[in-house]
Amino acid sequence: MSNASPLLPVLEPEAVAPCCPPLNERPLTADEAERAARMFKALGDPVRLRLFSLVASHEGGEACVCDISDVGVSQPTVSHHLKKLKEAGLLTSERRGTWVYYRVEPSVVAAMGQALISG
Amino acid sequence: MSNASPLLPVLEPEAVAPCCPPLNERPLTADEAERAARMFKALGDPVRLRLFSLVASHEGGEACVCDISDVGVSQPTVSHHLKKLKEAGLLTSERRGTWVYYRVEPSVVAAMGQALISG
DNA sequence: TCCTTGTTTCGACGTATGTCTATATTGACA
DNA sequence: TGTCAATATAGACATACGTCGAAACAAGGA
Repeated sequence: MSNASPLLPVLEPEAVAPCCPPLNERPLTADEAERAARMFKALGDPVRLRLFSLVASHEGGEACVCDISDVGVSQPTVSHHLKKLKEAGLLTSERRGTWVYYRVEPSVVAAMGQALISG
Repeated sequence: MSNASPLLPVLEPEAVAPCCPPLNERPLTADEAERAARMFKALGDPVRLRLFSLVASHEGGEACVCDISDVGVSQPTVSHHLKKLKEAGLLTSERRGTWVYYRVEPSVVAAMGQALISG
């Protein structure tokens, strides 16, 4: 991560197009595909998709890890998947005291949806 | 698959919701997640995403395998990925003479998009 | 300070996946 | 029928991935 000065905010390409252009607009470049595939891949696991849906549908738009249970895998595995979703830019996390809360990144998710809807 | 009589058409859940309910409506069940994740997973590979985008953006909404080149992998690998996209319900294929044409399944793709947009 | 609870990291293991080359299949056309 | 071009399948291989139990880390309370 570069030490960006707050005095010179730079709009990075990722910020403008968190996902990709509409998939039916033109063939994706290799780079675009690489970046977008990372996001789709994150939702491409049943457990992760359940976790994501669980957070997205939880009241307040966020869920504590402690709210999550009964997805059928061990707690370390839950943590591992949450990390993956975070790395993909779909979730953010924040520690508040003892608990860690996850919430969805609406703009990124919406961009993924747009890429498909237009397609 | 049950031998459904054409006289008694049954609307199967899959037909109604090719993908899944909006991800923020309620936590997905294990079955829903399993089915939906299969679709997202199909788009979770850079090469497959490029292939999909290539077909989706091609004129007439369809592309011959012969139109596909320069995705950086061998011809058998292209064929393998197209098969995966087909198995996921995102593409259909039809042989016309020597060539095989692939086209996107709009309803399925739109349903995936909706699941995200509402989310 | 020590304990307890919540969460993440580590290391290992089996399976799934993407890729290739070689081969088979399909259809058009001499 | 035989040959050629387009596509698919088979088999092999390396790597990625999901999972677990054990251990580490973080934060609050006795």
